[in-house]
Amino acid sequence: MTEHRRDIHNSDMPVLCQACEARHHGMCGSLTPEELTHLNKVASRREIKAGTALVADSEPVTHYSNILSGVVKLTKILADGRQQIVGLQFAPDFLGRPFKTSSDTNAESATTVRICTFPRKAVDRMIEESPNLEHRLLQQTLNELDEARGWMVTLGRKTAAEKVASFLYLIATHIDPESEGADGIVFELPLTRADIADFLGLTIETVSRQMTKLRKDGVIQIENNRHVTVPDMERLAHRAAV
Amino acid sequence: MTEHRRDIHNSDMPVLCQACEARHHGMCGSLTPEELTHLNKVASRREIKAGTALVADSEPVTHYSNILSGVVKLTKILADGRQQIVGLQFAPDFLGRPFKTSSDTNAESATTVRICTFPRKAVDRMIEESPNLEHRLLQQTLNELDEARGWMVTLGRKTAAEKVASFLYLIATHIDPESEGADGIVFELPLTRADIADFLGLTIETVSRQMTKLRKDGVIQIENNRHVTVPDMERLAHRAAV
DNA sequence: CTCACCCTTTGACAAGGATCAATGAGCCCG
DNA sequence: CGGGCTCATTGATCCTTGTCAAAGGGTGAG
Repeated sequence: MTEHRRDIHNSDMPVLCQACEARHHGMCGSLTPEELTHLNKVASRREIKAGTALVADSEPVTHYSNILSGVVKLTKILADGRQQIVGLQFAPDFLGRPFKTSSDTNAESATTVRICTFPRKAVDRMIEESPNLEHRLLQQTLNELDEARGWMVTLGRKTAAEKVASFLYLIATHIDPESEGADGIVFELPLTRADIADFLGLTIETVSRQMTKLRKDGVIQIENNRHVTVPDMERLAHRAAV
Repeated sequence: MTEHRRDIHNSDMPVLCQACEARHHGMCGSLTPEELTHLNKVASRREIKAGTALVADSEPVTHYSNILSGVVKLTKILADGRQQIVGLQFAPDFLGRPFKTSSDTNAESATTVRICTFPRKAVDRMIEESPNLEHRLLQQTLNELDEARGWMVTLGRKTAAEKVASFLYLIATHIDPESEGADGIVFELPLTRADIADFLGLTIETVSRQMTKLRKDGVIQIENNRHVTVPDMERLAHRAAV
């Protein structure tokens, strides 16, 4: 956190932005109070339930969004129906592909998701005028590229057991944990077994078997399919071959 | 190509840049004649033979480069030695990771490579001062992210046969072909079988077998291991499940 | 010319993960 | 309360790909 953010009086900015994560660590942190006010006028906040398409393959992209809470999965699909999740996005990530009106990637809410949406045009114009915003987008894009490349190692070179451990490790380090303490870290899995399989390039049966194995070995505990406890992150990391 | 580039008199710019691909389609196309002249003063052009490390894992990055010709592979390696190629870069791609001094990615020349190298600091300063340059970098980074995500589908969901066909298709569409005509497209493979295996998450034996199969099926012809002819790109694309 | 080395191909076999199939657990709705 | 969902687990078997081993072809050095 060596970054210098303008010191903004709360009174200068829209009320809804004051507590917003996107303003602190996301895209909006690079905006002036004026820009923020302007953007807020055309923004709308929405809550979306799990399994809803946010950006559909090959449809023109009319909006960008900031994720306020929840998890969004980016997927690609082959002609014969094989599917691959190519990225997971968490709050306060920016959702959208600047400079291209169509995308061959789908975006779908994996959990209940709250987003703050803007018309594409308003943001495109703002990008042109604000080098700070473009700088922020470049940084986020570079980080996403790093993550994508890191995941390529998992997909190409890890075993099924390592893949599942890697996935759990990824979630544990990206989601706000329900609780965190000496007895480990607890969180709710944002993805179904089918989603996990599509993220790891496996089948749901293999995912299930590997989860069972991690559970039996005491690396994780699972309740109700989704509720996961990791007593020892180091141990999980080791299983993930990180 | 709807992009508006400044109309530059050749006399205004360094001689060496006049015919350079990076100026036409690469990073340097976003620079003013003054910036180009300035950058040229601190730049040095080099020819590097195949198998040389350009950026070593966890070493501080002191230079950025433009690739003038040849192919560079970006690799990641697990603790036990398993390796994965996470990207291939062709002329006139920009090589380097702005805003981070160290990277856990290696860059190595796959073929003989000619590069134009600049000290990191000079470029970092120029990025700060030139929104055009940053804009260009954002565009390239977004494209690389798209490509990385596209490749994730190949790694996660395609069969060995489809992976090898996908690789050949990728090379055929990214490299300047030796010849191109009614009888197909001819090029030199920039990677060894071991590299191809590391790119596809396979073993060299599997790569070899799948190449043999494509050859026997008449989808490609191979001479001297490296010299490839693709008589019908459509047919190759079909095998790649694109 | 011949040896040594590297890269590649090919074969035989083993194994990791996919496929097919059945069962179980939770949940909504009548 | 029971039936019909969806999602997850578990088992049996199959097959694609990895592993181990041997040999071929090209190239450079002596």
